[in-house]
Amino acid sequence: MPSPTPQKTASSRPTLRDIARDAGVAVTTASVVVRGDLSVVIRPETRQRILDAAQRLGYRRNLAASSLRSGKSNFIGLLVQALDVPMTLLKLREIDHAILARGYRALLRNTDGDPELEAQYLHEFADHLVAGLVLIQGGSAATSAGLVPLQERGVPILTLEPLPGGEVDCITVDRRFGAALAIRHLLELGHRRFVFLHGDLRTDLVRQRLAGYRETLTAGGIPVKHQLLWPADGQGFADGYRAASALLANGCQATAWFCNNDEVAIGAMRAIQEAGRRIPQDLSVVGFDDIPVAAYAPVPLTTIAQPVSDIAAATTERLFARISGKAVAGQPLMRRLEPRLMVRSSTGMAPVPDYIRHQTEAF
Amino acid sequence: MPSPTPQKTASSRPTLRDIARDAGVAVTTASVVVRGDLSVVIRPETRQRILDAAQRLGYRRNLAASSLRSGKSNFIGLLVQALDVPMTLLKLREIDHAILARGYRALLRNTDGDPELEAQYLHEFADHLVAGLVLIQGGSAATSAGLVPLQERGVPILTLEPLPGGEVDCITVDRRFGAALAIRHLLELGHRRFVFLHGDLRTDLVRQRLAGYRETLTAGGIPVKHQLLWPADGQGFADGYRAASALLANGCQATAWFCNNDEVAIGAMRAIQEAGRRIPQDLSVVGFDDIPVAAYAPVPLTTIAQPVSDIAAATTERLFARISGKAVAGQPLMRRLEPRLMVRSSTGMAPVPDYIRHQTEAF
DNA sequence: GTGAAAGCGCTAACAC
DNA sequence: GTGTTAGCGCTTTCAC
Repeated sequence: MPSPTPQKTASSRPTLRDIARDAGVAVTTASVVVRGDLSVVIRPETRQRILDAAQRLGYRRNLAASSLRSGKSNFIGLLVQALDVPMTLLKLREIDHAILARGYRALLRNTDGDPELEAQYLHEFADHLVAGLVLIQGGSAATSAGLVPLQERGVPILTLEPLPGGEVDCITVDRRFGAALAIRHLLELGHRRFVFLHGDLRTDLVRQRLAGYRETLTAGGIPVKHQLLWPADGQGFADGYRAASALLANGCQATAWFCNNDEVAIGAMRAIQEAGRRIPQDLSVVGFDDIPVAAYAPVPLTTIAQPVSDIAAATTERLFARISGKAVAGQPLMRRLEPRLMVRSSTGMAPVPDYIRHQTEAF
Repeated sequence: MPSPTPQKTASSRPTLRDIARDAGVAVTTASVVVRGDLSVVIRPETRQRILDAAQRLGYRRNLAASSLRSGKSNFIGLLVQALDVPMTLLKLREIDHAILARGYRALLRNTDGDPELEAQYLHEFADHLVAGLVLIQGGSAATSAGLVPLQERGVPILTLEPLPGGEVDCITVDRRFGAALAIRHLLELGHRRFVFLHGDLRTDLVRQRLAGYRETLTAGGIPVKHQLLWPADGQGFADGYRAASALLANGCQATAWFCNNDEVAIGAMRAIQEAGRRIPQDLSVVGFDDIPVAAYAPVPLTTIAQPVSDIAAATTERLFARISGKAVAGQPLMRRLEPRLMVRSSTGMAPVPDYIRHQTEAF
């Protein structure tokens, strides 16, 4: 196939130089336009000529060359410890959209809970010259050590769960307030005997909820012996099921169940129903998070809804402020956004205790 | 802080040259070792010296420079159309592990069903010099057009669902065989009246299942009028619920329900139970996929289990064979791996029809 | 606004 | 195995 124009072999892709030559401008100018650098003023007609040439020749920027020269990429690192957690997916999705809208791209890494892999991925984020990093599910003490190389490079880091020992901006949900919302709701329904199906008490996430649970109950005049605690091994449906089964087998008298998250609550509800108790006539259950299936559980679940959109918006806003150097921030940020109570069908009036019902029948 | 060694400003990270100098070898050798290139024989002690130097100086390969020079990256593009589908997450996870084990890294992109975004991402995969691409959820006719630039660059592409009009290797599940497994199971339980809660009949995925449904029923002597079809609008829990509710409201007599996937089946089971029918005493339900919640539905679901591990293994094996140039493949590959029947509690013996029960009572 | 020129760090080609 | 060299395509600096 003879080439009509005197070009060098058309085998490889066009470069910036080809565009510049075609548009009759300097490479510099072409670079500025192609990059969308608005700090340099370019005559609109010139800009258009360059864009046309790029379009016509099918130009695509060589990202490797760009990164090599500039020392930056348009990646935002996104680290998760388990991808199949519904709440994680919700946050991930919103953050991904926001990143995309700003012209950046997500680089997602899932450690599946492996600390060595986490350390490796953190190194690789630096290798990829990420412009920022978001820890979707927080991390451990080991995590914050792994962040140091990135911090030294000046990469803005944000976490969505408090990070032990990390000097890192954190935008999260106010779990203490959320627990208070849940408990207040149950108190208003007349409940007097409570149980909290909690998660790992060593984590800040769970302790926050515990604080809200305790203080709201105490303020509501509930004696501590009716503020039961019961552990769920993990955070999945099966864990809630097992924990609730064990709790019922122990003859628990609580009528108000507050669960660490929606998965546990849904698992617990199944155990409760299998034990022949009715929800919400005999027992009320409240979850935490408001994941999509919560509305679709066999009994639609009353829960504490995380403000996912607000969290994602605040996260990306802060992140890009730091990327563009606006927020230099002496002190790491800590914001706890308020969740909302979402009332569905799993909560109802406290059942009338037997001795009162007998009185009533006596009338 | 005075520097004891006569180096140039220690501000920036060490380069290959620094490593080579420190180890007393040529940059070439250092490059070979650092890259793990096994095609060049290096004396073990030399190799160790280089690795030690790299370790000591905290060397990290500059990926941008490497990609620019070599024209390749170690990225494998992974494209999904909806990230929050349980089956997608399962496959994604296994493939991610396999990619990692081979020294490559995933570059995940979620289009959320937006065709323009899909086209953009496909271009960007090329920009990132991906070594391969996996379409986790298949794609549309528009998708295959977007693949052309990648195909021209010789990037191996694999899809996990048949791609309309695409000349692309496909490794998927044999849905026709799966449907046959489900129906055979129901026939053996004595069922004579069937309904298939199907998805979009324009897709190959659904037509495969339909074929298996039809032919197995016909071979089993079931008249076509007892081979009902009923559409579910989508593929989620709510779609199954709505479809089943409507079906029951229409007075459907089928006792054997075959559902397009597990989400639809679980939604349908809820509608069935709300209508006062018992599973499996009155109705049997079979799903498709075997997602984690299937075992954990209110009635544990009998379903057709996709061989996820096999699919992921076959996918990566084929992909890396093509990357290393082993499989040049004239013809696109099409493999349909066999699913397995997973019997749980949602299927049981067909209920005895009233007229037979009356006869029995007469004895 | 333009044009020339340097060079980011690496890989690959080559002669030794 | 070594050492030299060229250059991937881009961004940036600087003089104009």
